Amino acid sequence: MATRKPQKKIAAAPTTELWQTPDERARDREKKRYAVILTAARCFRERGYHNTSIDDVARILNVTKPTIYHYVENKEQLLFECFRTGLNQIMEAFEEIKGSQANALERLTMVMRRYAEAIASDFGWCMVQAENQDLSAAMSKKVRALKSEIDQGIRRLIKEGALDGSIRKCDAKITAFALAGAMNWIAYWYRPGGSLTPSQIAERFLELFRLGLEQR
Amino acid sequence: MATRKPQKKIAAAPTTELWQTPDERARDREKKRYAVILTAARCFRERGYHNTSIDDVARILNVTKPTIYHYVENKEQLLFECFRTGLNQIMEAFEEIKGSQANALERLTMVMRRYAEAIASDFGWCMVQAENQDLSAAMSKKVRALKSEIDQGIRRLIKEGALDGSIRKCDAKITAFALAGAMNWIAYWYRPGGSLTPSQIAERFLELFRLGLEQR
DNA sequence: CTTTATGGCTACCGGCGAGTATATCGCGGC
DNA sequence: GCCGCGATATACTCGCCGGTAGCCATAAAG
Repeated sequence: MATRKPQKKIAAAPTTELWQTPDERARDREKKRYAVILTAARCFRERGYHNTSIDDVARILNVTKPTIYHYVENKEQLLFECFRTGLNQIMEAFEEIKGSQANALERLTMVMRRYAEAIASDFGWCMVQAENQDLSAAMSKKVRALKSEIDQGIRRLIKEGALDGSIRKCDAKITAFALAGAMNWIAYWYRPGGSLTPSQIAERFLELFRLGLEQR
Repeated sequence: MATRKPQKKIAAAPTTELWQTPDERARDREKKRYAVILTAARCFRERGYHNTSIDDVARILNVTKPTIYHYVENKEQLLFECFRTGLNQIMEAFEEIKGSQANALERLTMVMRRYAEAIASDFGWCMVQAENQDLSAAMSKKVRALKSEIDQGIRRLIKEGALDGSIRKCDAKITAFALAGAMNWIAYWYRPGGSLTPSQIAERFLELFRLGLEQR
């Protein structure tokens, strides 16, 4: 069997960007797909789902409608992807605190900070809006399941707080609703460039929830 | 001048319902108009604004599309009326506490109870949803103005609380946002027949806001 | 008895927008 | 050098739905 001479590693010529390896191409596609989703999310947030046509999204990206359909199956899928992208950010927040030694109240605060950032992001509107209408039964079910996971995560933190003594004993369900409501509502009033960053908003909210309104 | 003989009051014959006085007719029209608005509100809440056609609303009322247009100018107007109807309920709550001797925290609680009821009503969805999109610039402006009134009302109560000592000194703006967010979010999860009435939900929320999360 | 107003209907228009059939162009693999 | 495929474009279809024109029935008004 003829063995090939050992070859020296040769530095890539400056033409590298002109030809792409298969996985470069794949990454490229993924980037474009993301651009589609991000652009859609911005449109949805600004004008709403129904007031945004696929043509609108395409125009912003300087392409035409069929190109969009090359990256997503249909409009509903597009909304779902926006939703999922945003939600993942919150999921990650829960991952991050997994190993933390901090008490439950502190961990809740960390999660809420990330939560606020996600809600204030371009995907925030979709996260809050999706499921309610506009989604097929199957999709809606998926979305509800994902949202429920978040909800359960928050409730768990509240219950853990009751155990480790960092949080007053209270109804986890209703408390989680109040907390999530305050947070989700950010999507309706927050605009980038305001006086507070999303993280700061979460900070203030949590301070309020911690200390309560009552004078003492 | 020939004076007519004094006439005995004659009991209305059972045919009374067959002929209507002008103001009976007017009231009738008003009732029908309200039915249109209420039905629309229910549709919007269930399926969303864009997934509800005027034909849908008409069908439920056993009439046809042009009949709907006999009571409202157009679809946008219909959404606006739904919004206004719901909002009025909250406005009334502020009226009610005008003469109250209770301290600010108690007054805030009263308003929030009514607020929760309004949000949980058929009009809740429209109140929360309207303005954001789907409304012309002019309408949107009106809606924003009305919403702002509510917001200012809440902030005022919070500030008054800081003065009369019933509420801890805190940022009225951010506190009002948190409060309104928790409340508005009810529209997304509340369904009639749950274990808590809207008023009870408000009660629990306020308890949470009053006492805070922190163990002490 | 006629007139007019009111409330409703049938039947239509027109536009928008989701989604598609089909062509093109260029690159990478055989 | 040709084939195939990925990416994009042009140019459509088609259904839905907001809104309207115009007719009809009933009943109050004169």
